Amino acid sequence: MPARTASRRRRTAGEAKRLILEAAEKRLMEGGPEAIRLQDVAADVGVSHPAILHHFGSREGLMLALENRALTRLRDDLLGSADASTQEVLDQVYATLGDKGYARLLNWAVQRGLVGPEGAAAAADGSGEHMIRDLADAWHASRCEDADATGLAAPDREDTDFAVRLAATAMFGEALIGPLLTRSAGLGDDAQVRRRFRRWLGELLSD
Amino acid sequence: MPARTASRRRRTAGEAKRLILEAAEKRLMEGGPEAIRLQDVAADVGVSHPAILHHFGSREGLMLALENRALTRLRDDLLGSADASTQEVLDQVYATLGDKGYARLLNWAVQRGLVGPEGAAAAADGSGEHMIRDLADAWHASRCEDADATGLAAPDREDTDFAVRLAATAMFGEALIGPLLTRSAGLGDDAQVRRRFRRWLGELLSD
DNA sequence: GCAGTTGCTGACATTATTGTAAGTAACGGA
DNA sequence: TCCGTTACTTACAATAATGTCAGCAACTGC
Repeated sequence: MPARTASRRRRTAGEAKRLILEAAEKRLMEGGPEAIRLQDVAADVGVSHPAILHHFGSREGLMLALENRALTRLRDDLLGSADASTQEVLDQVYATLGDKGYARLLNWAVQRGLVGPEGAAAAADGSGEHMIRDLADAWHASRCEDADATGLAAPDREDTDFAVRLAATAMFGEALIGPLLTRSAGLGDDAQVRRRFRRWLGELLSD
Repeated sequence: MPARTASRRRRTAGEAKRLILEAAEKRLMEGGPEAIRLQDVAADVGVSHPAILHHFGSREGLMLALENRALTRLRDDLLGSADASTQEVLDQVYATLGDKGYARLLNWAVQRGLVGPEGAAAAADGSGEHMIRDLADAWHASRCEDADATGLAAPDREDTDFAVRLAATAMFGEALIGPLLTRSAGLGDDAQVRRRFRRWLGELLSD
């Protein structure tokens, strides 16, 4: 029996979903999947927990929507810097993966299996399926141009593929265990070490 | 009232703990922390779930013991190959992190915060605290020798540090999102791509 | 103003999971 | 062979999480 006659907020379905997903994403990035409890997420948004079930059907439905959203945003963030210099791309990828916490999100999605070898199409719309290839294509073209202009031999395609792969794995690893490595190497933590490392890697990748 | 007069197995405390930790570790590597449920782990071992509480006090106690064990074993595995060639070290690190599933374990431990910037000493006995530095020391010495023998200039210390860091992050990233990258790059999955990549990285790191 | 749609709530049902208590049986030492 | 210790069990308590249901209220079109 609700004595509550006070005003009751009503959002559009889309708006409500967005708010819920944002709150859930924040919790996921900070505390892992275990931190996504319907009660808590609902409290963050300021609704009751059945409201989430109303919009997403079940907790698993929320997780799926979350995964879609995360992968879509990750793709958009990464492809937004496709035509920059090597160094800029590294910094951008690192910023996206590290600072924004997407590395954890990506890792979570991968381990859930939906982005793995078989289930890639299950999440998002599949348009990001060959994201890495697109990146490699763009970069390879740029490298070939550079080589042409300076009269050097054109780089091997596999070399570019592997360079992209190295950048991706390294920035991903940096985001997840960077601080641990700095500490374990006995260096003064700081973002400085990591920035110098990115510079160093950028030069290395530019051969 | 137990009608069960059948034989009742009794292990030593150490043996029981070991079995429980092994089962929990397996679950952790395959399904993440959520997959560690006392009932399930107990069933794997063939005991009742209060037996786990008897040995570890609480679920959190089990998690802590698990973390200690994982970090200790990881350290032992990695340091076992400290004096091999660059290529061998890469393969070994990759095998440990990837095939044995320690990347997930390490990532889990890091995200729990006990291995992070502040709490490193909380897990294990701290003897692995400067593991990366030890590795870098050994490798730097080896590089200096090589340079000496071939008459080249001695490599910069920071260069070695960063090379170690690159190997660590890259192999860690490979273990976690390697299959995704292969697929997203449009390459035929297989361990072959990854092995060639490791070869390529090995040569790159040997300058 | 009226009615239908639907975002949303409160109370409840269900179930899963950790933790407790008391007792049993296996082993080791005397 | 008895005795103490302790690994381990069954039964139960307590809590916390997801999910269900009936109804309310905010907006829409008429």
